[in-house]
Amino acid sequence: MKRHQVTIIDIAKELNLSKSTVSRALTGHKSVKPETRQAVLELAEKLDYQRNMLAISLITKKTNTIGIIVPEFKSSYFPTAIIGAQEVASKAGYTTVICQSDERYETEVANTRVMLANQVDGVLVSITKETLNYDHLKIFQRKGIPIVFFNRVCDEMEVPKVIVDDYDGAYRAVNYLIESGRKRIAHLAGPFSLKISEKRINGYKAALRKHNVPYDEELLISYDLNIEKVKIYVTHLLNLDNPPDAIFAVNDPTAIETIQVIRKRGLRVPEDIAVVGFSNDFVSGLIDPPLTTVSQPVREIGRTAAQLLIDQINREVADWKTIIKVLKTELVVRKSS
Amino acid sequence: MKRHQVTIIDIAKELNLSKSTVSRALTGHKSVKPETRQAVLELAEKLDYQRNMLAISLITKKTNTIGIIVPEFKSSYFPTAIIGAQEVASKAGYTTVICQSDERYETEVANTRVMLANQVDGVLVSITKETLNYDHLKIFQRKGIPIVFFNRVCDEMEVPKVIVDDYDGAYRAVNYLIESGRKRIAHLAGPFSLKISEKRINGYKAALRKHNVPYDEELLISYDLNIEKVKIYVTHLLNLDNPPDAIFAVNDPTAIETIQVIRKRGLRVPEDIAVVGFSNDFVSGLIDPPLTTVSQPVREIGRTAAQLLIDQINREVADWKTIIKVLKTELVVRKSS
DNA sequence: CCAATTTGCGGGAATGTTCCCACGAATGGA
DNA sequence: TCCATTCGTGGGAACATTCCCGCAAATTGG
Repeated sequence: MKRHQVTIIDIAKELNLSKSTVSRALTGHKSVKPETRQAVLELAEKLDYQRNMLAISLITKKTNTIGIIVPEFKSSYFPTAIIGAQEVASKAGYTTVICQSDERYETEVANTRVMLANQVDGVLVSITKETLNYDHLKIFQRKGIPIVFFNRVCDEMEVPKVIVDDYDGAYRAVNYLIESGRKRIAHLAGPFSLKISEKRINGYKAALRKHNVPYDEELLISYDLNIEKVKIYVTHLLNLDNPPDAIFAVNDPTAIETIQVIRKRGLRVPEDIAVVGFSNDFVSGLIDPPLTTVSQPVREIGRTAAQLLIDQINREVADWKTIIKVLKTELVVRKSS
Repeated sequence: MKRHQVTIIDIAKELNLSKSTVSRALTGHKSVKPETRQAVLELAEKLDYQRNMLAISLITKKTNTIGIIVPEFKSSYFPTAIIGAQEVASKAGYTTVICQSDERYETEVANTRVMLANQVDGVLVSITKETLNYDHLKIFQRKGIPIVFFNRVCDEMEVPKVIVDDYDGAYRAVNYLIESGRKRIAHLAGPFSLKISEKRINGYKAALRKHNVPYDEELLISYDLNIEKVKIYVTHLLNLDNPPDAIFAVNDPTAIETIQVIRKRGLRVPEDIAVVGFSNDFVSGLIDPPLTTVSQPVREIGRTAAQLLIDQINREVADWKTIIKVLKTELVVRKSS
């Protein structure tokens, strides 16, 4: 048991220098004689010196840490986005503190407190489906801590956002279904509280309009993303007098569950009913039948959001308030349609 | 723009007290008059005072942060384990710093440096499939930073470990296959570098032995978990003169991919070939056919590991060196067998 | 050769908190 | 009434580092 972290003072004493000089040598300041710097560097290496970030952060008021708050870890979506974000963050010298809110507002509020306690230099946020009040997030703004939303954004805050073109993705999916001969297309949508649900619904409606397919509100169901409920809604759709011949689901897990329900009813996918998802989760290509879905550049979303955040931290962007990055989606046609 | 974090000195001045007293009042020390404490607490609340953890950590040499290093985020396994770990960590007042090493040794080494720079109080580690040298992890031991392994453990380090009974899980899976009439059971195993592969292989062999089924080394294939290669190996198995009638896969993604390959060959699962996986990933019940698999208490693994780590940090365990928690698995029989 | 600039380094304050020591007042027992 | 204890508080060091200021020596220019 030794436990005396070696400090710059230890190095200074050993070399008969002052801590100031050692500090300068280590941080690469110019005004220090090359030989001196060399000696310091060598001794630091030899003593296995580790700079104490706590002390540095205390002075500089920068922790080189960014926080990431995501609603869940169940699908591969957020883990993938996080990988992307970490990629650019670590390249820029930042570590990440990750919190998941379990789709609960209360947990999200608690998570913001964790971020404040950790004095993060900025936060990446994707809100829960429950979040309707944004006071806890506005605290960051008040404290001057940069914030960037991705995927699940908050429209009433003027901060950068990274999203995909949900409208366009939905439009193209539905358009494709119509062009491949489907006549009655249902949409199992997400909750209205989420902007992405709304946009996908609008894309769905627009595609119908384009082809003069009348919009039947019986075929639009908005639900709370609780996967267990899919069974109820799909069963309901199948029991309609005039049931759909295609279902466009708000995300892949919903689509996968939809397929199961359809099959349990003895119907075939895609022969009787086509199913299309959204997001292209890791597993969507592996299931049977492989799922037709709208693919998002998830990792890229994480990367973009992190880059935006770091630029903001470094004050490299002028009018960041208005920045909204909209990434492109891509329709991946597989066997389920 | 104000940017002067309110400190205990601000509170002290306002109330004509010394910072010492304010500090005592806030930390709940007994020797401070109730009225004084009350006044401090109220003003702190009013000024939205936030204690500066950096300064505290600098003195106490505790950051109340634990690090988690996992090899990947692709399957639902590690995200789930992390949720479990965070659960108990946050309850104990710890925040978590998460790193994923992308199954690469180099990244894992870099991640350990991140942990050291962050002065974590302890680390939870699951190694990559490439990791053969453990020097970077032994640094933690040398510095007196507690470490707990889970899932992918390092046998040559004497630290607590949390694993499932891989041997038993594999044994029961194969035993079940034999008892349901399968005669030639192949095992698509993980790399020998991972202890879990070895144990599952041993369980596989033991089950064969018990039923006097001769072990045919043609039917045991160890691969590097690169999912693209599954196709090669399964095709190879199917092309054997005496092909298997069941395949026990080292994990669920492998099993799922195996099913796809079998079907592309025009064979049926489970009629022609049964397939069993390991881990019971989130999607395994959703695919077609639903996968028979050995389920692990993943979240519980995370919880247990975190608890073990925190106990160790708090010196609440005496002989932690020898602690190895072995959690039980459970065979989940579905339609793929 | 002297003044002016540059070079290299040391001293000390500052960052926000905890913790030890001490000090005065109040309270207690004898 | 006097000494001893307790109570509530203040002062200051410590934690590891940065950064500003200043100072001496060395170098430069005329």
